[in-house]
Amino acid sequence: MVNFKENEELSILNHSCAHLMAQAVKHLYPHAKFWVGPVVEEGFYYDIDLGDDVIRDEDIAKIEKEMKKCAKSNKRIVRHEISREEALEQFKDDPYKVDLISRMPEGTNISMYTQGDFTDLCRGPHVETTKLLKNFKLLKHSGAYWKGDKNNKVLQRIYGCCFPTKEELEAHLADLEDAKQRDHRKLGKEMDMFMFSEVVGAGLPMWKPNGFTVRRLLSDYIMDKELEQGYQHVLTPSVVSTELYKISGHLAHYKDDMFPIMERDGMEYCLRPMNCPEHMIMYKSTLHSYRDLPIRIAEIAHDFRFEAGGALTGIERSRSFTQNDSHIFCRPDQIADEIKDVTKLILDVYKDFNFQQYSFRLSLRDPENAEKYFGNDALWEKSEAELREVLKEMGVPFYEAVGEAAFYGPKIDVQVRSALGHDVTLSTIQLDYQLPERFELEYVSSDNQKLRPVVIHRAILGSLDRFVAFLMEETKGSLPLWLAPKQLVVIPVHQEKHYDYAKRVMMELRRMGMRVEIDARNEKLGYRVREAQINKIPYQIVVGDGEVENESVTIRKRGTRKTEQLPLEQAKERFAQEIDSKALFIME
RNA sequence: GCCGACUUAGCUCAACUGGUAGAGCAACUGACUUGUAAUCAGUAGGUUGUGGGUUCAAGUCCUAUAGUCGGCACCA
Repeated sequence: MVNFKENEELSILNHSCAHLMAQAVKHLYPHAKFWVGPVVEEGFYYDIDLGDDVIRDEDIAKIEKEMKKCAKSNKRIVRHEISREEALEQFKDDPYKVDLISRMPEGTNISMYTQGDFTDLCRGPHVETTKLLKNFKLLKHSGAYWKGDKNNKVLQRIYGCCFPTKEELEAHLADLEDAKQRDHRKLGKEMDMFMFSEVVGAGLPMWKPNGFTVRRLLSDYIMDKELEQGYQHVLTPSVVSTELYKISGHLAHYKDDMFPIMERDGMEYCLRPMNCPEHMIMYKSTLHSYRDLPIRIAEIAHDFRFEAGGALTGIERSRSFTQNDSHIFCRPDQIADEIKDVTKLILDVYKDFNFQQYSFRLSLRDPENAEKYFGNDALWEKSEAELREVLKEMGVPFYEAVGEAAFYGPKIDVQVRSALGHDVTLSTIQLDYQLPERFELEYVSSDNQKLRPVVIHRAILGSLDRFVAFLMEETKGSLPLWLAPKQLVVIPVHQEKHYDYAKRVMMELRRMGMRVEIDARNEKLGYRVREAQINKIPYQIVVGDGEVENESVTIRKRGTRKTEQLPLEQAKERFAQEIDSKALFIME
């Protein structure tokens, strides 16, 4: 997918196109006032105050038409400069411009760009003439809070993109269309993985047999990996007393994002939004020696968060989800090693799934908003430095993001991009000095002192829900053999004559743990093969006279037209090996 | 939650400016008895998301509500 922001030529072109759009909007809405029109990864947008007017779907076509007209007029785009004071005077009736100009240092000149009857404040640079802005498309529009603050006025935002040639534009639009085909919500329906129901409630996924199978396999997979690393798995309840979250401080922070509190016999309960506090309580239930640390408590934990309606996105963001969670209780001197091990585990898992596109983000607090965070400045600086140091030492490339920390500590997040371009967190490592303090956790040191451990929160697969969503999108629904909900279908050429043998093949494969079905429907062979292919079943086995005679099977891989006949025993070995190796089964 | 849009059969979609719903696939029944991406014929299936309203007449207009979609905000 094109990244407009990182390509200089496209960046200039798109920025100019944003101005062209603004010009067109000004023609159609003379009272329009403009905020900013930057180039972003997916193209450009402009935030516009239209007073009481709003942009509706049908207006987009009108604006596009006006843009074509403006482009055609072939006006030169001319730069000129005026002083800050002149600019303030000239734009004194435009609060948005005044806001922008006042934030420029005093004494600086302000650059302006003019094309025909339209002038806008801008740093530039721009293309020479509007004629070069022919191959554009307005993609979407929405409301957007001024300066991103929900207490501010909602401006009208219009997104678009522009290319030097028609061919490039069309190719890009085709790419966008392609991404829609990979949307996990579409694939989830086609693959019969999960469902939602208005009657059950928004954002509450129900996992169907296929989806549950994948989840089960993923849980087993990650728990096995964790066992190798010395984790211990536990199970704690999804309904707990709110007392826990009063102690942890989550209630004060996130009450509105939780399901409503329940009351019974004078006690308050809630559906847990996360399971950290329970793990704290579990740690606290025994006395720990410094020798016992680190203690790694892990849980495949079902949690509930009342996500805002507009945030719900299939199983990428839902109100009921299952975390691959763990809390590592360690001594301060063990932090670096533990974080390294978790990072290695993440990289190891990504390698198993062949994830290529991800980036590590060091999520820091926003010092401007210090009141949002627990703990003092020194502790924050220390823990941020600790995480940064580990990443540097390991040579893992990362970027830093201010304001992305949790309220109790900084994080290392691993970000991926979903099919529709959402930047989401898959894995996370969080360093926490706060919860141990609040829950008064202790361990006994070598000199018999009671000391406070540090907690590292971490999730590798993140939530199983989101992980499955991402996995489906990455594989376009063609899951590797070891994960495919239906691994194989046996198709008897004649549904009666070859049924017994087909059934025997199915039973033998099932006995070795494979998920196999038989398709002996009264349909032509071609029809049944087609259906298996469409359902992305990794292997089809066809058995007819020849196969019955010499105890063989004819196998065909998903996505190929090639067939291969081989002895049943040999086929079994091959499947076993492919499953065992967790081969990625990359196919063309 | 905010701005905009959408919601018609199990699925994917039709139905001009209002004139009481139609197709393909799937399902079911029957015929055919199949060698690697769709055999043929028939049958059944919808108070057009839900509740109000306007109208002689509403899938179509208004309104409320739910869900979904695109962004924004949020994301422990």
